[in-house]
Amino acid sequence: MSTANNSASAPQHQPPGCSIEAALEIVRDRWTILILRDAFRGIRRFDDLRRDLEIPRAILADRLRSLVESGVFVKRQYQQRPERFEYRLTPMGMELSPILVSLMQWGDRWLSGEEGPPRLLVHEPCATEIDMSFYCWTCEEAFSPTQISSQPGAVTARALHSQPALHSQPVLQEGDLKNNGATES
Amino acid sequence: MSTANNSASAPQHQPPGCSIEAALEIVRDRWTILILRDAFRGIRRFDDLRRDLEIPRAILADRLRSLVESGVFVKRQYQQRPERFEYRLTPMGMELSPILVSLMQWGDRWLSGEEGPPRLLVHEPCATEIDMSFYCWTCEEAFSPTQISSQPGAVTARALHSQPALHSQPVLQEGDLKNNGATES
DNA sequence: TTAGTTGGTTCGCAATCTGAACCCAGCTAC
DNA sequence: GTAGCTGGGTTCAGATTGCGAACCAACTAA
Repeated sequence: MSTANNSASAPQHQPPGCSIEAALEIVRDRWTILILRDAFRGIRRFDDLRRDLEIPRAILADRLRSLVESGVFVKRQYQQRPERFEYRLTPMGMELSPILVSLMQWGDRWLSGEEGPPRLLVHEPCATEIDMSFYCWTCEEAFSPTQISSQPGAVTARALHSQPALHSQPVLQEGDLKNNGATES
Repeated sequence: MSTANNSASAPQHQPPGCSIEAALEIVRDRWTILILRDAFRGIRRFDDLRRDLEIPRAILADRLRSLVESGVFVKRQYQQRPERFEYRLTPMGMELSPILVSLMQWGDRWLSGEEGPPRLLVHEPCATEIDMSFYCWTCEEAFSPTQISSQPGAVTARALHSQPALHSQPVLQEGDLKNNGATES
């Protein structure tokens, strides 16, 4: 505030592109995410998913169909004669793991009881706990979400001057905020 | 694996604890996530959110109420006389950022058109693009989701032997998979 | 022949979402 | 002093979606 615009009421409704919105059209709801979680655990078959999640059959069929359609799963026949299928993560699907991991870690940190997190994720070779904090390969250091800023993106201009915007804002402290709000104009 | 069980149908329905499920009870749906996205962009007021998201008032009121209840937002009066309120992220809420960032990055990578991602997130001090891949502080290297494994967690046992399970599985390659399926028993 | 397995679809009822209308307090302009 | 706006809601009827239970189809095993 203080100065000019920064009205906080963005004029556009980002019609061409908010990647979060785009991703949410595929990662639709709770069930979809739980199906993905199970997929990462190696559960691949309709009935196993149904049993494990206690999900209504119609919903499961629908979600699997739409995940296949969007390229997150491939449906593969694993047996003929009684035709049987399984659903496997594609590379596109595999790369959803940071989303699941960050959900899990947030749940661990803020929602797990006194006994601590139910499960730990570790780097397999060395068994070190996974840390999802942000890491900068230029500065060679980890940093917090308050140090994130956003650039117009798209096409060329990569490592140009960062135009503070969109994300960020150390809302943690009361009134004072770096004010990255002034997005456009 | 290979040997006995590996039934892929987990006996329990993790009643005490899957942190992903726990997190999903708070991060309920698409609208909640979009509200959070806007919060990170600095939009804090009912009407600004409503306008920006074009969200039905009743839904917005409900989601804000539940986010306050769960501790993600605080409701603060920013003006008396006409009493007016705003919703601010708590530290708990701020730490949801990795979830949003990973959604955004996945969307950028897999869903953005030819023109590339609509916006880039950068490390503010140096303007380097953010990389959410996993980093191990012991091995001092980045690693892929296929190298994630999970341990029983809870309480004590930290850096013990990693018991492959839950997460992971290089589903990327066809038939052969390390098969970490055998979770419990 | 009967039962069981796997992967679904169909159906009717319940819960949820949605847009539009309404409410209220306190301005502000006329 | 009243009409109209703003901010932050609530209420309501109708559409959409979720849900459990039942059913189906193709096969196998006893």
